[in-house]
Amino acid sequence: MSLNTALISVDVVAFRLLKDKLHVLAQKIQAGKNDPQWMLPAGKIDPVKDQSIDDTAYRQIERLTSKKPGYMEQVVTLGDNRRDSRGWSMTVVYCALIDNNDCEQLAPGAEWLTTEAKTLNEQLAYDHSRLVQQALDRLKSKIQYSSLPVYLLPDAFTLSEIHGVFSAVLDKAPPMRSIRNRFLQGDLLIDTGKLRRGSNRPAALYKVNHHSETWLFDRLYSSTR
Amino acid sequence: MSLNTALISVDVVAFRLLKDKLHVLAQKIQAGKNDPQWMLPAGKIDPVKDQSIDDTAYRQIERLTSKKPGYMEQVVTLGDNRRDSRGWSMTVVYCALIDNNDCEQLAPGAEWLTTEAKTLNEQLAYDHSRLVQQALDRLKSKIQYSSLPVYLLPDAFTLSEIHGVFSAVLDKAPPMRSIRNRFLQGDLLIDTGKLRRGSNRPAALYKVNHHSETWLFDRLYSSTR
DNA sequence: GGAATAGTGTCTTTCAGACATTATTTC
DNA sequence: GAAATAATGTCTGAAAGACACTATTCC
Repeated sequence: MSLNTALISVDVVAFRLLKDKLHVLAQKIQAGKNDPQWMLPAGKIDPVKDQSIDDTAYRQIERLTSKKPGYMEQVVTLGDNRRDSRGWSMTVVYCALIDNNDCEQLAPGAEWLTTEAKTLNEQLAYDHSRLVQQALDRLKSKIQYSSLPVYLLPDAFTLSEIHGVFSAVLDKAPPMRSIRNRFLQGDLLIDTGKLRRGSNRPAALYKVNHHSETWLFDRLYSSTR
Repeated sequence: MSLNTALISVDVVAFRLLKDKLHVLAQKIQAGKNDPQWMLPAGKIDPVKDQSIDDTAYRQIERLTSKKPGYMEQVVTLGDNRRDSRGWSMTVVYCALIDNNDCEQLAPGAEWLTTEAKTLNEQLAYDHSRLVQQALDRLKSKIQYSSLPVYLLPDAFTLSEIHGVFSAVLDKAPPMRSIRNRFLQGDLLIDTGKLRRGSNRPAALYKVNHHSETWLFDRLYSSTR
């Protein structure tokens, strides 16, 4: 068997917050069974449509949702002769973050699965729960020294919502004092001047300064380890 | 054209220190020309020999040198329809670090090229100088918050030699005080009790505590940015 | 006023960095 | 003793974290 017959796919782990919980985009696999099985958005490179592997990844997301990821990065490329019974196979795994505005159109069969359910393992086919784990590990790590949290929030958000992202992803969060100091430094955020009102003191609404790219800080939070 | 005809290779950027300068492992391309051309250790996955892509990468290094990398990680997977005139092609790029003990047997045609030469661009064929740049970017970044420097040193080394690794890789280095404090904390290093002598006060020789895995610190050096 | 959440003040801790000082070797 | 490099002492600064305190809204 030569390498050219290898099966190469691009698999995307797209994260989104729904009801303060982290979810993953998945697609129902048609089957006659009762328990539905799910798979990540995945597919092959289309040499005609895709100029690069990133294009392939974007295309997989587009197939399932009208939303575009505000952030996407390659996590790893896996390849071995065990993942697929037909022989050697390869997967380029991406991690994508999708903002939390409303206005989403899901394709038929597409759904956001909560990452919290212990059943996620059984819900996902192939080795896809392992891919989710790897993307999640990356997210958990990178969230601690970058501006990634903002990509999971709506266009305008409060500092408390950043705190909420940490809670959803890590199950714990740094103190608000530290989040404030970090995210209000530099040109990272812009104060919209608007307020979010509730039955309490209103919170300032910020938006991302798209002038400045994904921000990398030079320290980790240590309270979240 | 279908994806199965894509050309997939595994390319390794292996770094090593020689005479206090950073070098990259390369292989001479046979050609009738005068100026020799070089390429990175690269090759295709062998479905029989390789259980995983990592195996393929290790095999490329073994072809050129008797030394095994003390550290290796995937950098990125590149794929597009521009790199190779024959159409879509894909490369999984690895970064490897090789210790600085002596005892090396190089295969015929293999050589360590200095990364400092401005001619490296012209010496390397295909898009390999771009791959070196990406691996080097990763190394420059990760060196600042991890124990990676020790993988470029011999089995026993002094703290000054760690300083030297920073100079070789970044062209600048954090103060010795900071290096000492960082690398002598925890179980990272073991004092061998031996000394390196010169025409001055001898320096303590340390070795890596292989009990502890690659160490990740929670701060960057900022003097080196 | 009370409940609730937003936001500030300030002190402590940790670690990088600056820089002076001391230590140990060879010559 | 001089030169050279190794190692320590100690102070400063930046940012995280703890925690008390104040602010602003709705009811």
